[in-house]
Amino acid sequence: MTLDFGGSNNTLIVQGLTAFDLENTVTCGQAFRWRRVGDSYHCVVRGRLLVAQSSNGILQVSDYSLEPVEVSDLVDLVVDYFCLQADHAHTEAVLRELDPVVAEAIDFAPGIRILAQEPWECLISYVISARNFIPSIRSTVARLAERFGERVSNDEYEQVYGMQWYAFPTADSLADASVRDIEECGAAFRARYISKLANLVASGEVDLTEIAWLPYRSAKEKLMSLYGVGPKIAECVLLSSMRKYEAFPIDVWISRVLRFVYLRDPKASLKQMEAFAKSKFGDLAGFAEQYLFHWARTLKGDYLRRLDQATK
DNA sequence: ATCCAGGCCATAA
DNA sequence: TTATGGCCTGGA
Repeated sequence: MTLDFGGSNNTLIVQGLTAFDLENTVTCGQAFRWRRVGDSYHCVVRGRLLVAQSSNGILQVSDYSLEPVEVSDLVDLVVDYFCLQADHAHTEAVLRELDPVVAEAIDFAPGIRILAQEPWECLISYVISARNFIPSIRSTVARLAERFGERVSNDEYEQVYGMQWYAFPTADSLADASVRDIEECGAAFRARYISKLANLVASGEVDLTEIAWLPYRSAKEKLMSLYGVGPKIAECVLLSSMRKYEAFPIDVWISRVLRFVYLRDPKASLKQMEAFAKSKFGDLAGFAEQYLFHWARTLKGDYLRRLDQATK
């Protein structure tokens, strides 16, 4: 696959993309900060404010950060974050071949890339996701950023769009915050988890970059040893920020898909579901999960929820 | 209104 | 090792 890079100043244009859908990728639920503005999507990615739009295999990204960007850095950031160098068309083809249900999910919303998010932001965002729902998660992340993050939007952006953006707060800044402060951003009972994690990371006792280097199994154990991080959140962090594509987060939606569509056993255990996913999808489990999750929640939501109700 | 959600932790068997 | 109850709060 060959990509063409063009653009100037603060703007990058990538051409020749296949199996890439910006909208599906940023709205499928893997990231919590992307915001639609007109026909573009805005987000702070690794401390830089990006405005992205895409159609017909072309992706255009502009940087509106306070600190001006070098075009070569923008290229690196965009390629790495969106995983543009991956042969995702091949991944989709293999998955379609592997299983008809996943094939249906891919047809429903193709071109979902697994974003390479920052481990720290990813960890805290998913801790917030526990026993919560997406609009609230988004709101809490935004409030934490506004209160504890550094401002990143430049004057041009603020004049054009009439709003400001703040970076996701560092571990240091959240370690300085009180549990009460974090609660007030809407984190509620998860605030003590966040506070503890912030202190561990800020002190260097826990190094997420180091964990990311570990192989899947030991990285998962390490993450699960953290207070407030169970199997589901660990898998999410491994998949969304540590490039462990064999990870398969089992949340309520995936659980419904596995129990009612695949296993046809309403009370299949977590272990059974994990074993099934591993044997069925192997190294591509994370990609399958992403497609199935989005499909289950948006297209099959009512149906699956009803089935779940009926078996309780 | 009031009900409950992208889990996790603490107990109990 | 597996099964329950409780948790805060803002959106639906």
